[in-house]
Amino acid sequence: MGDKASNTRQRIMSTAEKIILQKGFAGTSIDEVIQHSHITKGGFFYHFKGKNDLALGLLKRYLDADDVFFNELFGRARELTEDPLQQMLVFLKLLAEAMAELKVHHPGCLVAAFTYESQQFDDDVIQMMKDGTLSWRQLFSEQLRLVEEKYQPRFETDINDLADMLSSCMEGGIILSRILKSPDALSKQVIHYRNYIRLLYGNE
Amino acid sequence: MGDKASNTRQRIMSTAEKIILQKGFAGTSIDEVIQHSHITKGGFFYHFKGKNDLALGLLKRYLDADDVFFNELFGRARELTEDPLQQMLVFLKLLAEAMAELKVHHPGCLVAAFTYESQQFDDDVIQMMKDGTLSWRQLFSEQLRLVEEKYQPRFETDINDLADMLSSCMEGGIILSRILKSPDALSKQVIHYRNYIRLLYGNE
DNA sequence: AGAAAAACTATACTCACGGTATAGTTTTTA
DNA sequence: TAAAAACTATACCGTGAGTATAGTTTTTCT
Repeated sequence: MGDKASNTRQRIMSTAEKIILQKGFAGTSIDEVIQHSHITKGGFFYHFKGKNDLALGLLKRYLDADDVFFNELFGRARELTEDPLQQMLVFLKLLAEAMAELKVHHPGCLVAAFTYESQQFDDDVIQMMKDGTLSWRQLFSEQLRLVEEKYQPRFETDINDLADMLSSCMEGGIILSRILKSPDALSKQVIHYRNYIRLLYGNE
Repeated sequence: MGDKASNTRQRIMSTAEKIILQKGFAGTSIDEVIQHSHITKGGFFYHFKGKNDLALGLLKRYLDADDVFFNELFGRARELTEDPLQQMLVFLKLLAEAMAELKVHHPGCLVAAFTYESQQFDDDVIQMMKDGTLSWRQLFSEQLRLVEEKYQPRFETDINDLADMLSSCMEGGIILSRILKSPDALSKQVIHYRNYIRLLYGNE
């Protein structure tokens, strides 16, 4: 695929993602997407087999970008400190800061958006949502496992559930920030999660 | 409105809610709702002005039921203990138990479902979503304020954000439990929130 | 430079859905 | 038992989603 095609494809996806996060997947018409992408219907179907294929492409792109983003933050955290607990806390602080920098509220999470329309999608989309969620769990729990090698938790804790809690807080925080139109709701949730980690493993 | 009409209205709403939580609002057609409600299109429009009116009715019913549910749990918690912190912890334990009793995953939260389709709705629906979310905050933060009168938090804490965190954990927990098809994910998130409260205010 | 492949445009068609309207029928209530 | 409430049955319209196909421009490769 050449540069031009790739650019067009990206443009279509960016447009579609914005609209979908506001109107839902079923509520977003292909007509609307192509109008705002300055392309014709034929052009759209050159790039995507149909709406489900678009969903698949969007989801893949979203999860890949998310993966890069989280790994970057973890990378910076590991540069800054050697202690696994401090790494986790630095990571969470950086995450909270990044979320606070969004001047408007977070645009939304595609996985969450699709969850409440799951019956619209083929199995491959559903599977990718599941895989993406599990990869978040994997990423966070890896670090938490390192923490547990060195620190004793104040309560007996399932690492996977604790890793999932960060996803929960973010998904919930995004929803709250959108409903309440308060851009800082999300970063405050991350900070609370961070405080929980501090209390659970720290010796303060 | 007589009993029969009320029953029919409730039947339509229950059917609609189930479908909407699976397919999204835009993805749910009135035709499908009336088929599964054993009613005709005329009958539907006798009860609801249109689709937005249905959304409004669903949301109101959902929020009212939620309010009753939470207040019941708080009531029981206050019967069982006098200490505000213990009341909060008992409440959260009862909440976690109730969520664990769902043999399948939680059917879903209408507010969250509508959030990712918010541009589909009239202002009255959006306003009701906001009011509902704020009433949850109100309910939880009231109890947390009582806790703070007696106990010192380990970190400086904004009560409203901490109250919102329970909503976040539940919204996020519902999403996770649906994606991962693991019914117990939600109750585990509530338990983690409870542990956070224990660590934050308890003297253990 | 020119052919082949890629990246599109233009157009048209079908079907489902939301919403409306109207006339008639059954059930409940006063 | 009459009026009001709660429906059924049917038909219609405009919009738009999704699909298909044939033709045209642009890029790429040799």
